[in-house]
Amino acid sequence: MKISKPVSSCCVPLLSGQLNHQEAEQLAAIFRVLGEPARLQILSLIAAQSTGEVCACELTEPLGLSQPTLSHHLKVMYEAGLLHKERRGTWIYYRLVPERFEVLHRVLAIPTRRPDAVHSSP
Amino acid sequence: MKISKPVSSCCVPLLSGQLNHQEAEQLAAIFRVLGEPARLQILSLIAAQSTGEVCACELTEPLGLSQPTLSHHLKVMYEAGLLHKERRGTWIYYRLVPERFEVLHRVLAIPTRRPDAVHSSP
DNA sequence: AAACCATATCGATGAATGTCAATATATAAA
DNA sequence: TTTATATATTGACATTCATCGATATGGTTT
Repeated sequence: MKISKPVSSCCVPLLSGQLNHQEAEQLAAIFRVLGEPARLQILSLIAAQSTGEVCACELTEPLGLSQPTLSHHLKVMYEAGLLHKERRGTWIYYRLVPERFEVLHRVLAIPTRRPDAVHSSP
Repeated sequence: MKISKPVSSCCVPLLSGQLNHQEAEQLAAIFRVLGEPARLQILSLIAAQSTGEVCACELTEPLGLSQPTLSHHLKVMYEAGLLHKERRGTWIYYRLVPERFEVLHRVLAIPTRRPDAVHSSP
């Protein structure tokens, strides 16, 4: 999974303006990361922890995937900036990067009403 | 692009609860649709119109894609429920389906603070 | 009817990528 | 150092899918 540079931190205008090639590619790259059931399950599993984090070793069993596959998905999300990673001894703990989801949340916000420029005709 | 059944209309808990297999697959299917630069550009192009809609014939030039490819992308988004389609004579006009983006917007909302269940230890 | 345009479908091709077995690396403990 | 466990990487394979040329379908006009 090819990960391009992070989307600019504020207000990429998916639903409120035009995207150029580069912006579209960056945004699409993040959505592609989310376009995998296993990864969404990992994310929701992390979010469901009261500690806000999860050890990689706790994932393979509930998801029914091999260890290499899990490792792969975690890497993809880490490189996409969606996950934070912290090693403690032999184990590695992952948590969400809220700012990253904030961006996506904003991107999908539908503008209440577009400032309709004097009803200009095409 | 395989499109599964639409995500339940309210509050799929990506970031606030656990997703089961089916929910994850449905959500991932939508994100997969958004994981394509050309499709994001189409969406933002529609959103940028003061009329809120765009004719399919207006897309091929600004995006630099062939007509069959454009038609393909529109179909994918239409079948994912992201676009509404209306024929007027020879032309077909597309507009966003706001409810659909509302769902995604909510899905990516980060819970302000999870009700921390009495700090139970694992 | 025919001619013309917009859109959709078909078929083929190449690229991206999810998956796992095997193996490597890293850390901790004995 | 050796052993054990957790995580990462490699290599191979199968599947998905974006893309386009060719062609079909649908609507409009003459």
